[in-house]
Amino acid sequence: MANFSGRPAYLQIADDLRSRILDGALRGGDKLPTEAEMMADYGVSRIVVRQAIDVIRGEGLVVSQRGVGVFVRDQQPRTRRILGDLYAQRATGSPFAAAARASGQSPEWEYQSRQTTAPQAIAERLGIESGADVMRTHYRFFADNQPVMLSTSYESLDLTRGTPVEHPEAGQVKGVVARMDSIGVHITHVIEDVQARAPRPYEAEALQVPAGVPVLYVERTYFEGQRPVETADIIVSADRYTFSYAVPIPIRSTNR
Amino acid sequence: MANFSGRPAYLQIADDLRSRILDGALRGGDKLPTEAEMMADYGVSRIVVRQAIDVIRGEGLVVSQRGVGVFVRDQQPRTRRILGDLYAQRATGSPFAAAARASGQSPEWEYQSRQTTAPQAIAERLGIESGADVMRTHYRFFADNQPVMLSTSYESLDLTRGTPVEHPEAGQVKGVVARMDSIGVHITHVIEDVQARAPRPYEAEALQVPAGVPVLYVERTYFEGQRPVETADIIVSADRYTFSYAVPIPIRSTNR
DNA sequence: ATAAATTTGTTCGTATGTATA
DNA sequence: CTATACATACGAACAAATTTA
Repeated sequence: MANFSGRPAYLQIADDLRSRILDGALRGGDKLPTEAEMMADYGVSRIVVRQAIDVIRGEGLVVSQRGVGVFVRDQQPRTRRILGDLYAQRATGSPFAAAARASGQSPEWEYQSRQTTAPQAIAERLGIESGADVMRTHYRFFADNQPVMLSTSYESLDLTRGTPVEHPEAGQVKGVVARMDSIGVHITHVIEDVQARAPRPYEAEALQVPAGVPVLYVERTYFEGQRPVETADIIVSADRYTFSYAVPIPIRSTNR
Repeated sequence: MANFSGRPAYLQIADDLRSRILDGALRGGDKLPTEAEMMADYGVSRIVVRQAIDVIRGEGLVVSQRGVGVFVRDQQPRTRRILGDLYAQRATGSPFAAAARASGQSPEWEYQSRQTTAPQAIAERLGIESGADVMRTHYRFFADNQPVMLSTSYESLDLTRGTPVEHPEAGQVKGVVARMDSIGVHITHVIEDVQARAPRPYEAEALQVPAGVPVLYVERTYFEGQRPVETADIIVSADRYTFSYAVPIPIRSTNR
């Protein structure tokens, strides 16, 4: 490969492939040239071609299939999970199920509850002492039989002990808001802290996150006034979800 | 390296390094063994060691410095950008500046406005005809003289033409809510669609996103009732920001 | 149903370049 | 200036998965 600039060959090839993808010359599902073809086209060794592919795979633009080829990833439609639906009645189901059904998927889930003690970070979020008793529930959510969301929920047992909802999801299935309503705890608002990062290996495995795709990581806490009621960590593959928030803007009382 | 399982050597080494980092045996800022040391330690060739490092660098766990070594990335505190601050007065400044100041940073920004026509996607978000006149403004936001947020904002010129706020940010600096207030458009709510993905090269360059770190990508639209008023694309490095949303839960009127 | 060809994945060796201490 | 350490790049071989003959 004629190397006029000082830029490494593998980056120039990555640039070329990337622009062909982003410009639309290569579309979702299209097959890239084979490594052998690119070696000839660009006049470089195999290691350079593979490094170039590594780069754009790390950007989530292509996926490799051993024995077959490298393909442009096509944008699947994202499930839109909406919080703060305007004009909505009080939520009675889980936000997950609503989002899945709105996307024409059939939602299902597994869960596993266990009483344990609150780690430092969770205790702070729930406003309780570190080490206090909590109910921890791991959820795995499925859409069309594919796992799409992982969640770990914590509730202080001071709140639910001895009530019909001490064990989440026991009996009928409803969301946190409705469950808490049923024991006289009336949730007023929810705070979600949204972050993104590369998946941990078990997350990539569990959620089938393709290489180069990050996860959305959400810390959610439900409140009754100033008092935290439930908190959860939520993880989804970023190429499957859009998290949508509708937030009211308060009306200014004075016109300074 | 003794390879009992069928798992490739570079993945086993990556697993080992990853667990040493996540377990805390290697902490932020610590230097990994050199490639030569790892070749001896694990009994593999250099290419295997480098592939292992490539893996954990792609996960955002380490950064390489040529001529120096490979170091564990340390978690810098994230700026928390809050939307829906409860008990807040009507916003008069930009959410960006508020978040920066709350983190003890000094916010600044550059912008460039230009009249253009609405592309398809923007027209849909603004509820106008594709090709209609819009004012487009590119922003680059800085905290402590480092670029930390990119934004592209669109407003329909049908709304602002001939008003004092036709050019965003001309004159005094205030947020969209206050600007629109001043021409009698009273924003009622904002919708933010949050996604994450690997950065484009120019984004990684502009925002100094380290390898293995995704970006948060937000489509924000301000509304006056049902009518969209302004929409913007917002991009930040995911290792610098937490986006926080406080969403009220409506009170159920009927107890079915 | 088998064998051969194709294609990507893993791993070795070697050499040279570039940035830092 | 020299040694160290990571970056780029050549060639070669075999493995594993898939497709084709």
